[in-house]
Amino acid sequence: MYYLEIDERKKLILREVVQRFILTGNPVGSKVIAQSGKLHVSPATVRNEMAALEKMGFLKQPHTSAGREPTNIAYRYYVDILLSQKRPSHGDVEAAEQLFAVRNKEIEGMFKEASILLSELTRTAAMVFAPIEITHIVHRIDLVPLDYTHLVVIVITSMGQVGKRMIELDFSAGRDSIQVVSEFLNGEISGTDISGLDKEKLLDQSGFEGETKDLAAVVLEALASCLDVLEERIFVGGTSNIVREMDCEGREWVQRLLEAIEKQDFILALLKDLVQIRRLTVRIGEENEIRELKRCAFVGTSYPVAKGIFGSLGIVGPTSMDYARAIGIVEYIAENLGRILYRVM
Amino acid sequence: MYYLEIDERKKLILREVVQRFILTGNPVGSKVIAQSGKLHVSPATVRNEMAALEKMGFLKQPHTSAGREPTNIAYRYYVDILLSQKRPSHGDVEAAEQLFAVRNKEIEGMFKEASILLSELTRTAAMVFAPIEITHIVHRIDLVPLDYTHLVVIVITSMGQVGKRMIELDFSAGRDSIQVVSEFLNGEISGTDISGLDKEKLLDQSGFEGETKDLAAVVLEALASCLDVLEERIFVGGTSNIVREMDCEGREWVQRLLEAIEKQDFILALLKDLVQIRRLTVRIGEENEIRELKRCAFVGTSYPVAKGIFGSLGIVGPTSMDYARAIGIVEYIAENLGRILYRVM
DNA sequence: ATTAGCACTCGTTATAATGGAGTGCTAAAA
DNA sequence: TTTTAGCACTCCATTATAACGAGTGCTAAT
Repeated sequence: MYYLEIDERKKLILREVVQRFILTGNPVGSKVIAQSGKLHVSPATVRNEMAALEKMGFLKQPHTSAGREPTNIAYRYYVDILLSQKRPSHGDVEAAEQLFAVRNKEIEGMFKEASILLSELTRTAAMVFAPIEITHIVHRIDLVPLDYTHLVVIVITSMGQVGKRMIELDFSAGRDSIQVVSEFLNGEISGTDISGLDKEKLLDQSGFEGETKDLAAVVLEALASCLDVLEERIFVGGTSNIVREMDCEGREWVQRLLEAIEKQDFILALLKDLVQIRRLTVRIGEENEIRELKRCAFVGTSYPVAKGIFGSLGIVGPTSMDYARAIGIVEYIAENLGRILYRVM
Repeated sequence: MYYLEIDERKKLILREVVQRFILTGNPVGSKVIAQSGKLHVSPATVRNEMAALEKMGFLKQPHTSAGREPTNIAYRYYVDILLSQKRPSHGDVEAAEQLFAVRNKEIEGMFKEASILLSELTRTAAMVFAPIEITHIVHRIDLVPLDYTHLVVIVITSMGQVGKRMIELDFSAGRDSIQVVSEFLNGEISGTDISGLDKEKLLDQSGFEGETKDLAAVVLEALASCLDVLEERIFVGGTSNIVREMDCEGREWVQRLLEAIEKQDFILALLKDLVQIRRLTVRIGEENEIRELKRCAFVGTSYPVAKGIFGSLGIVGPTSMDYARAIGIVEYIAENLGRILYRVM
């Protein structure tokens, strides 16, 4: 790191430039810095320092006779070194309380609300990754007949999660055979792990014949795919903020970003990655692996939902976002979401 | 209606203007119309006709010496009268087949996929309203204990729908009392309508005492709110298309529109309204009640999911969208979604 | 009723001029 | 050696002006 070369005065100037640019979005000149009161030197001195900082790669000029704006390296340095860790403001905390005030809420609703809250407080796009335990111990299986050829298979895990699948039979199944199959499956599968299911063996054990056996086979098939439905989910909120905050970038590019968020696959990878890292992570510009995020900054962290199980959440905003505030809010929400969900999800 | 005054040649010209404007987005002049081959008159004649159409309110000029573009009235007329009902193209149909090819899919996934398909084919924002039958006959109730103070209440309706709620007890509940409550509730409530539940009476009937009674009370409370969770849902797809297609409008305005779609309450009202109307509906510009849609066009229709139960779906795009194509696709998707879901949801 | 012809309008593009914010550099002051 | 006042310079942004051309409305001829 070249960070050693930066003396105190340079730090002061750098912080000031970053903060002002975050605030106004305009390049900042030597004059305003000199008159800001933090520093008691003339604009000329500031200019010299700024030129040095530019040479070091921390500042850049949009054109020769404009003020300076921070490079991504500067943001990195700002986040790593200069940031005076801000806890979320009183107002933010108060706003966040609404999430935790409403109890007895549907679990899914918690994630959704967290994503909305996160996006509203930071005015960015927010995403919450809701993990699922990998082993699914079955609590119960339900078969709901709709008519003679359709029924819904429902699996409830011991964690209270629900997988559901509609199946269409190419034969007709009576209520009684459905009942029989249902009872048999509950007897055999309840309390066991659904992923290690030996369908063939189970079918043999059942002693079912004819239509009932066919039915059981179809249902077992559906059970397996219920697992997939029990996949992790992402809750996204505040994507419209991207249009507002990213007005510096081209329309084309904003559209691509929104599209990527909508598709969710990249975002899912990003958030899953975050679960591994398991600490506050700030990725600025090119540091992002996802192409569509290379002009943005990402702030995220993970939160626990059970022993060894973590979810993650984060926001996507402009590289010139208010990192102090964003970090504070992200950590705060993660902390509280974890606290509420832990051993409850 | 003033429609009577429009002779055949005016119709031809109007249609041509609308179609060309939809295609290119640029005002269209008299010359291109005259040379289009549909009409065998000189530009001057076309100009006279266009001046007349402008006076009637069908055309407008962005400025004195530009070509003409259609007013919303023209779009209305185009949709009502001039549209040569286009069935979806072979390519569109083929693309749509993917939705119906994958069977035995989770029901929710059908809606989601329909919204994605709709948005991709039309390159607009698409929304699918998934209705729920109003009466909820309970098929089964499940209580899943997580630890001593938390449990998940799950209600399965006779239609295979699942409502779920996590509750936190301020006392400790043993597995056995949970078992007892569960069995009692299933005995009493299964097969009945959950909305007309008399909690007090039921509690009295139960003969439960102490902790078990408290538990039953809390669970009954949660059951009621499970109904709310079983609310209608909206599936939205392709919102990023709005950024692409609406580039004529201001950023500010695009942002508001996206926000409105994200919030979903207005959209929900719109789609519910559509269920009442129960036929293809095109709303152009000011015809939309929702403020954020007044610069857009909406194309939607309803689809059946059961006898007397309808869902609805639609798209939001620029007023200069390809209505023929949009209508074709919307109807096609609605038709097929209805066919698949009917008596199965 | 149609159309050729023509003057006219007005947005678009190109070019030049002006102002000003901000810089880099130099030389003097501390 | 560090700081700073002074000044020339750069370059964006704004404004002014002109040329262009697509498209119109109107008139008069067909």
